[in-house]
Formats: sequence, structure tokens, C-alpha cells
Amino acid sequence: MENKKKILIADDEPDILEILKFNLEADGFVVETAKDGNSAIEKAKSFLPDLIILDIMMPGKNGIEVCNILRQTPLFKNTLIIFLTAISDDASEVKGLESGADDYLTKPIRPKVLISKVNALFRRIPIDNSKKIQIGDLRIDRERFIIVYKSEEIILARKEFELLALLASKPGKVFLRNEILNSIWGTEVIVGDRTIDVHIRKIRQKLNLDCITTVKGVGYKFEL
Amino acid sequence: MENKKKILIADDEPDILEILKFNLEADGFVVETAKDGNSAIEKAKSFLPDLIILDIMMPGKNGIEVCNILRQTPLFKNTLIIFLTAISDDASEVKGLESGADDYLTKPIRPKVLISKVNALFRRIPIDNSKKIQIGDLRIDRERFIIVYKSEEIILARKEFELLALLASKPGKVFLRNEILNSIWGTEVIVGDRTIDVHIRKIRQKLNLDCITTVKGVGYKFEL
DNA sequence: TTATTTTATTATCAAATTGTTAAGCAAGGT
DNA sequence: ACCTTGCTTAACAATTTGATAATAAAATAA
Repeated sequence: MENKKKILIADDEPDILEILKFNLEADGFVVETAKDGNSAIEKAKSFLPDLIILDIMMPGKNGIEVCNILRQTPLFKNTLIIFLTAISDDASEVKGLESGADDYLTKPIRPKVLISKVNALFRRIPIDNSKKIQIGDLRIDRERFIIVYKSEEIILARKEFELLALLASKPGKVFLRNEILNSIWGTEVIVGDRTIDVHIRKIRQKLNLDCITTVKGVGYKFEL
Repeated sequence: MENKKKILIADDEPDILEILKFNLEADGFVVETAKDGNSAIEKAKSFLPDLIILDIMMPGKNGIEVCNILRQTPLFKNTLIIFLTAISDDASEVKGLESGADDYLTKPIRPKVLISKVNALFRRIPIDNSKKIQIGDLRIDRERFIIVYKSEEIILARKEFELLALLASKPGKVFLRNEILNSIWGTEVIVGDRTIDVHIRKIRQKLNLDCITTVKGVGYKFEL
């Protein structure tokens, strides 16, 4: 099950980023980092993490502002958010939690404790990524039937969606025309060969991305 | 709001119990207390709290033992548990979280922070039978068959209500027409396809809100 | 190079799907 | 019995989708 949870860390201190990244990766998480508030939001949109660890004091937007912005975005309504900070006065802790965060940790960082907390949260909030495919900046969500490329939603018709999802399910693999026909149209229905081409063309057009390669005489493959 | 959340506090220091009880009750929770591990388990069984706050050092069974026992009981598999303690070394904190707790607070107690944490946890876990759904400004109360949008009550017929509640139970997820038919009409009854559309239309009309999206050839999804 | 095969592109049309409205029925209340 | 309400359906409009044919372009083989 290639279903590792994704964590985004935003902090302006490189040391902290490194320590956290190292420890979380050692525990089997996929980690990305950002070094200020604005890039955290950008990264979040492209990376779509399951959990975001936000330092409160950062250049640009501070952690609480970032949290508020994220919580207003439907995509991040349910994303877990943990604040991380040196400030440990009650008022700001309360403020942080009330802005929609799920937990609040104070520095100095104790990696083991952080990991326990992260696991405790994931234990509670089961996140199902099984119907999601992500390749680079392209995300395919079978459950929601949406395709997002660099935080921009692309609308595909059903057959187009299924075709892209099929190809993207195994990036690099060449799908024979027969395989494609069987997977998407089944063995009952019979359609002409040009039909596939036309759908491929529409996907290429809508994605406006050079990601589907033709292997002449064989089939097509997806590769970013 | 009939549905006050119930909290059980277990600690051997009467002062702590009193402070916590006072603050939590002031915030609208129903609180019971226990003064050692064994009575905590007893109280839990009769009181059936939504959240248990456990001191680690207690006579009889300590907090971690209590937590382990509770977690082995199906009844308390999903009950929220917060540890409370004067010990703040990493190892015991990790141990506490790994024994199945959801959070770990160190003394001295800061009531405001505690309450924020409690609320953050309840925000995540829809304890009461998931009878209530809240998405943005839209509230759906399955128990009372009431829909409220921005403090304005909207009256839906039963089928409309069930349909909306179904879609809203997993915002973003596309429900296939078949899924919808099975969930709301069951496998026995067979109704025409237009029936769903008509109900969808009525919901859209009554809510006057662009929240139900058609995914042609697939189904419908709710998204605010 | 030329011929042949395979794929790309485009426009078009038929089929499938959904939206909308009105009307019929059944159940419950007055 | 009458009225109201909710559910379903029929009928039609509007829209979207998918498949194909026709033609161009590209790759491959002879």
C-alpha cells in the first residue's frame, strides 16, 4: 500500500525544518517544507498534505493567518494543522486553537513527542488516500471526480477522466490499445480505433500538458 | 442545545478536580469526577462520557493503566482521552500517547488552554452519533430533521432531507445515482431516474445555494 | 523516395444524460 | 369530503457526451 501520509512543515528556521523532516521521514511520512507563510499556502495547494505543521512566527504571513486562510479553503477544511512556536503564553495558544488548529506544540521541539502527537491525530482522523493519485503537480481524485493541476481544476468528461486515470494509475507503463478498450469500454461494446485517439487528444488539449506519449504501433503511456 | 458533551475527570487531588469541573461546566459541559483509577473505570461505565481527562499518578490504577483498560473495551474505543500530569518527561508523554490517548497536558493546569484543547478535539470528532452535520454556515440535524442556513431554518421534505444529508455526509464525494438509490430508496423499491433529479432540483431551489454539483454521467456531489 | 501504416485533428451528428415543468396519486390532517 | 403535502412520473427542453467519418500529418517499411 503506497499510501504514506503527507506532511507539510512551514518554519523560517532551516535547522528546525531539517530536524523535523528527518524525524518524520524516518517514521514513514512524506515531507515537504516551506520557509514562510505565503509559500506554505502555495505548497499546500500543490502538495495537498494530510497534515500541516505551522510555525507561528514567520516572515510574510504568520502561522495563524495562514491557518485562517487555509480553513476558509474547502480543500483544507479537514486538513490537520498543528502549530509550533516558541511563544507559550496561554492567550496565543488559545488563539491558535480557536483559529481552527488541531494542536499546539511549544519549542524546543521534542521529535519523539511530535511524532506521537502526529500519530495520535492520524489515529483519530482516518484519511483515505486510496482513491487519489498524485503525480508531480497533477492530482486525480476518483472520489471527487476532479483533476487538479497546480491548484487549477480541470474538468474532464467521464470517458476522458477514466482514460486519464487509467494511464496515470501506472505512470510509465505503456497501455496497449486493447488494454484500454477492455478497461474502459469492456469487452461487450465495440468502438472504432479512432475513438481512443480522439479522447487522448481532448485530454491533451484540456490539460495543456505534455504528459501522454504515443508509442506508435503499441499504445499510450502517461509520464510527467 | 440538549446535547451537552459529557466529560469525566479523574484525579486524586480534590483541588484540581474542583478547578477543572468549575471551568468545564462554565463552558457548557456536563462533568463528573473520580478520585482514583478504579472508580474512574466504574464511573466511565455508568456515565458514558464523551471525553475522559486522566491524571497519570493516581492511587489504585494509574492513568496509563486506566487508558489501556478503557481502550480494550469496545464501548470506549472511540472515547476521547486526555492525560494530565505533573511529569513532563518525553518518554512518559510518548508512552501516554501511544497507549491510545488523544492528548497530553502538563500541570500546572491552564483552564483556558484546556478548554481550547477540548473544543479542538470535539470539533474533529462528531461524538453524538454523527446526527449533526455542519458545513460552513449550513447545519443539518438528522435527529430533528432540521436544516439551518445562516440561522435561517429551511424546511425540506423527508426525501429531500435524506438526499441532502447523504450528499453532505461526505462533502466533495461524488455519489453515483446507484449509491443514492440504494441509500435512500433501498434495493427493493425501484423509482425512475428523473426522481432523483427532481429532488435535487427542489433542494437547490429551497436552499437557494449553489452547493450541489452535477457530474454528468456519474452522479452528484455536495460542496459548499 | 515512395508507399504503407498508424496516429492526429477536425467537424459533425446521434445518443445519452440531465433540467424543468406540470400533473397524478396517495397519505394524513381538518 | 376537502384540502394540503410529499413523492413519483411523464413529457419535453436543454445540454453534454461520445463515436465516427473525413482528412491531414507523421512515422515506418519497402
